Amino acid sequence: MPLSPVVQDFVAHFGEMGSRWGINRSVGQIYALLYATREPLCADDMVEALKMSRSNVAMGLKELQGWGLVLLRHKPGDRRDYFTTPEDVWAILRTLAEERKKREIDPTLTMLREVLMREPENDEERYAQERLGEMHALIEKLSDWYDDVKVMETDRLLMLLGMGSAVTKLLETADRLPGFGRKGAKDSKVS
Amino acid sequence: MPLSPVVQDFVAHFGEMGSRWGINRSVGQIYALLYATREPLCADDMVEALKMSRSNVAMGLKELQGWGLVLLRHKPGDRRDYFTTPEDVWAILRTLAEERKKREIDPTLTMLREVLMREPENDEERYAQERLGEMHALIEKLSDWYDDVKVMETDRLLMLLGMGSAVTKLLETADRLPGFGRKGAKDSKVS
DNA sequence: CATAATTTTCAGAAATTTCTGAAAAATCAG
DNA sequence: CTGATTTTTCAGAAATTTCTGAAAATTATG
Repeated sequence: MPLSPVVQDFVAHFGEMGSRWGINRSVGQIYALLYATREPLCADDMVEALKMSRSNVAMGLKELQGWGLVLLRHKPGDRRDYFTTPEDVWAILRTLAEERKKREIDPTLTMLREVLMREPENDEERYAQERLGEMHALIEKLSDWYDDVKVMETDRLLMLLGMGSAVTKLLETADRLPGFGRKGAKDSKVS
Repeated sequence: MPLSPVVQDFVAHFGEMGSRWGINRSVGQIYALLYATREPLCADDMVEALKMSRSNVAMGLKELQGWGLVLLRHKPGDRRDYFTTPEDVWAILRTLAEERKKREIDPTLTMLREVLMREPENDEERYAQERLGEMHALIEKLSDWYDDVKVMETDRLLMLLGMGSAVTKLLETADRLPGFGRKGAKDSKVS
């Protein structure tokens, strides 16, 4: 049974974008299909719907499981594995963020820390370390912020996002309130 | 002249991470080298330092220019092009965010909008559209937030990041202040 | 335990991406 | 304009990634 046009196009798009997102076409397609389908699917369903080899589906599913992006389901009297995606899109976003941080950010933080420990041997190195130090500070700042945000409940996160620029004004005000603890902040210009 | 160990390792790391970040090794290495070097470099300097072909350097630079991540410089009496990276790491982050949004997010938003316009043909499509709608809402929310944040001056952005979880508490308070405009927010549970 | 159903693995085929050398194009100086 | 310098382009080589079919391993069933 062929896919409906909506799912078809969604799947195709995920396949095409896959490479930009650091996953491959098959993985993108599998995820999209599971995401847009109500019923859990077994590997053979995906083989049929996506016209790819059984082994490719298996590998794709393995990768998605590595990302924590699919859930395993079972039907009574059927020993095949069925798969879906988590329901809550915000939970999915968290998983994605966590995993990307782990893979794309943390190794660089570690590397920067290691290199910054060394004694500079000449002026060129001194400059390089200065520069890497700036990068390290930036990433760490974002990383700390992320650690704060990731433990927020979804409705609170939504609130935070919904505020947008209003936060700025609020911050300016808060900044002037005595005894409002803001860690490590020097006095900053207020336009 | 060989690279100092610090720069060497930094360059190597960027080369290796390149694929995870959606750029290739050469581009990663070129960027890292320019980032960590005080003096602007010309293509031949990079060929020598990175041991890659002249044409590969040219292509890499072209790509980095496409990302807006390198600056062109000139020395008096020398017609070669020299390159550096922008100084301000926060400015670099903005460029990166902007560009990634444009390449990795916007096309998907467009696609989702298009598909969501269609009249569902059956129940399967209805479910799919519901699901795509959730995804669309999420991405749009993040996108709107990003639009607010990207115009902040750096020190204000730093302030925002530095606040971290304190923002939550502030939000709870603000939420109770009458007449404090928070667009589109329903009453939300406060734990 | 034997057998059938299902999943996993993996060597190599296919496809894609990256990289190079050579040639063409552009830019500048005299 | 001419010739030297520098940058860009691009066809194909090299490397990497993705995908497949076949076989092995795992798991459940009677």
